[in-house]
Amino acid sequence: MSKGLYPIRTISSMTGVNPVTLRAWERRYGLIRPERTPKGHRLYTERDIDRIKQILVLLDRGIPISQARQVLDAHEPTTPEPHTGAGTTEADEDVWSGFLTHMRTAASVYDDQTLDEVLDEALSLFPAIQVQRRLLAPLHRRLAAAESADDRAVHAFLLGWLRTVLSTRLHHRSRRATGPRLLIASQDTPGDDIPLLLLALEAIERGYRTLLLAGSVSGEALSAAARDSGPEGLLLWSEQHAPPGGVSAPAVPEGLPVFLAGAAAQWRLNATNTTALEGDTAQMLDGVDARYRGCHTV
Amino acid sequence: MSKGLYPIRTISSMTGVNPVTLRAWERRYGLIRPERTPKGHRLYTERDIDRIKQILVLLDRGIPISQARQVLDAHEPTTPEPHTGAGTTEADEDVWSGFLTHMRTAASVYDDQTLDEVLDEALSLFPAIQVQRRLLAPLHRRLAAAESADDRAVHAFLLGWLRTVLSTRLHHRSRRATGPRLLIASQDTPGDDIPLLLLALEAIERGYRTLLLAGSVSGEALSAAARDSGPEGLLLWSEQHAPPGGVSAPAVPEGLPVFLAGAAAQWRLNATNTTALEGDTAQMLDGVDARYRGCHTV
DNA sequence: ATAAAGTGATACAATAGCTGTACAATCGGC
DNA sequence: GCCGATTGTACAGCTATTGTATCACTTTAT
Repeated sequence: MSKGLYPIRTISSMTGVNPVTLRAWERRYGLIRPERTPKGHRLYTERDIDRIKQILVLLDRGIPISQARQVLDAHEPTTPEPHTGAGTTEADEDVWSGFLTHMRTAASVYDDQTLDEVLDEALSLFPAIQVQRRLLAPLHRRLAAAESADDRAVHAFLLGWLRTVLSTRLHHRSRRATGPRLLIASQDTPGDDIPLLLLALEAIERGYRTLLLAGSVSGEALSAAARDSGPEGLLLWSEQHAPPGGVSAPAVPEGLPVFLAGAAAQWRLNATNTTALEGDTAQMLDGVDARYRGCHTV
Repeated sequence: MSKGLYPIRTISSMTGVNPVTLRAWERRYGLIRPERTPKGHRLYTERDIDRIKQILVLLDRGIPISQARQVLDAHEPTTPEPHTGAGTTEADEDVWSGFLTHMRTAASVYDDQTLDEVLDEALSLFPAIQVQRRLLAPLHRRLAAAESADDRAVHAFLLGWLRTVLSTRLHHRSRRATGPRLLIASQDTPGDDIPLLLLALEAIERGYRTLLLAGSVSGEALSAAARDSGPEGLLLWSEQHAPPGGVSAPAVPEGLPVFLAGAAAQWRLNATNTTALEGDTAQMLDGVDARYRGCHTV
C-alpha cells in the first residue's frame, strides 16, 4: 500500500471528476475532506480516491449526489452488492464486533501491525467519526477496567497505540478548522488521556479549533493558558468528584464560557457562564454546540 | 572509494534533471542532501541517484514535488547517517539555536502551527536523528524544569505537541525495522514520556524493533508483557532511585537481557544479564548495541 | 591562465490552486 | 407548462507552486 498525497489535478485525472466539481462536492456536501498544505492546497490520499470511486458508483445507480453522503455514512458496503439498500444495522453490529475482537486479540499479543491493519480496514468502510465512536472508544473502555497483570500490560500497550493513532489524527485535522477556539484540558493525574483525545477529535469534526492540554494541569497553569492562548471556550475534564481548588472555578478571563465534563459535570460551582456536559462524547459536544449556536458559524 | 561520488553535471545527465532544478529541490524541500567538497561543491552518491529516480517516479504518479519528501520518508524507513559529530560547524550551531528560540516563542503563545512549520524546516535541512537530538530533545529539556504557572502551562502544551510528533514518527518508522525486538518500558508515574519516545526513536534508527510501554507499568504487568511479547531485550527506564520491588529485577524470562536507563542505571541489582545505560540517548543505545554486536544484524 | 563548471541568491513566467459568485441545464412535482 | 431545487460548470481575482534564467562570484581542470 503506497501512501501518497495527491493534488486535485491528479485526483481529477484518476477519477474523471472535474476539479471544480470536486471542490463543489466538498463545499456543498462535505463529501471528501482532503488534508491541506499550509497554504490551503488540497492533498488527497488513496482512501479519498476510493471514496470518490464509491461515489461515482452511487451516482451511476441514480443516487443524487446530495444523498451520497448519507448513503456512504450509513455504510453502503464497498462491494456494491446489497439487494436491499436498507439499513443493514444487524450486519453492521457484527462487523463492528468482529473488528473489536480482532483488535483485542492483536493487542493481547502486542501486535501493533495488525492493529494498524484492522484500523485501516475499518476506516475504509466507515467514516472516521463512526470508527472513533464504535471501535476505538469501546476498545478503550473494554480494557480500561483491566484487572489482571496481563491485562494491565496489554492496556498500557494499547493505550500507547491508541494515543498515537488518535493524536496523529488530531494533529492532521486541526489545521483547517475555523470555528470557535476551545481550550480542552484535564486536571487529573495523567495516564489515560484517551477520553480527552476522543473528545477533542469529535470537537474538531464539528469545526472547533482545539488546543489540548492533557495531563495534570494546575489551576494556575490553566488560568495562564486560558489567558495567553485566547480561547473562546474552556472545556475542563476531570474525574475528580470535587474541584481541586475548592468550590470556585479556575480563574478565567471575564466572559469565557466554561464547560465541565466527566465527573466534573457534578461540581457545584457558583460561577456563571458554566455549563455541565453529560453523556457520551457526542452528547457533550451537543451541549457545547448549543452554547455557540447563533453566535458563531460552527 | 568503493562508492563513487559524482558532481552535479553527471547526476543531471544520468537522471535528466536540470542542475538548477536539483539545487532548487535541495534548497526548497531538502529532497537530496549530497555531501560537499571542502569548497562546497556537491558530491552525489549512488544512493542519491536512486533517490532521484524514485522522485521521478513519484512525479510521474502525479505527486507534487513538495510532497515527495513525505512520501519517500514514509517508505524508506531509515537513512543511516552515522557520521554525525564531524560536520558540526559554528553556522550550524546558530541555525539550531535559531530554531530553538523560534519554537520556544511559538510554544509560549500556544501556536502549534508555527511549531509544525519550524519542525518541517529543520527536517528539510538536517536528518531526522539530528533534529531529534539537537532540537526536540533540548526543547524538551528546556521546558521540563518549568517553574512558574505560565511555564508549566506552556510545558503541558509543548509536551502534547512533542508527544504527537514523536509518536507519529515512531509509528511510521517502526514498521520496517528488522533487528532485535526491544521492549522499552517505564515504571514511573506517567506524565512525561518524551525521553522514552526519544530513546525508542533512536533505537528504531539503529534498526531495533521496539515495543513501547509508556506510563506506569507494574512489575507484574511488565513481566507479563516480557513473557507474551517475546522480546529479545528489555529496556527499563525509571527515574526512581530504588527499584520499586526491592532489590530484585522484575521477573523476566530466563536469559533475557535487561537494560536499565535513567536513574535506574544506579540500581544495585543482583541479577545477571543486566546492563546499566548511562549518558545521553545515543550513548545508551551504544550500550545496547554492544550487547547485541555479533549476535544479531542490527 | 583561462575556460568550464559550480555556488547562492534573486527573479520570473507558466501553470495550477483557492474562494466566492454566478449561471445554465436538468429534474420532480404540481 | 411552470417553479423551485439540484448540480455541474464558468469566471474573476488572487495566491502558490515550480522549473528555469541570470548575476556576481568562486572553484576546478586543462
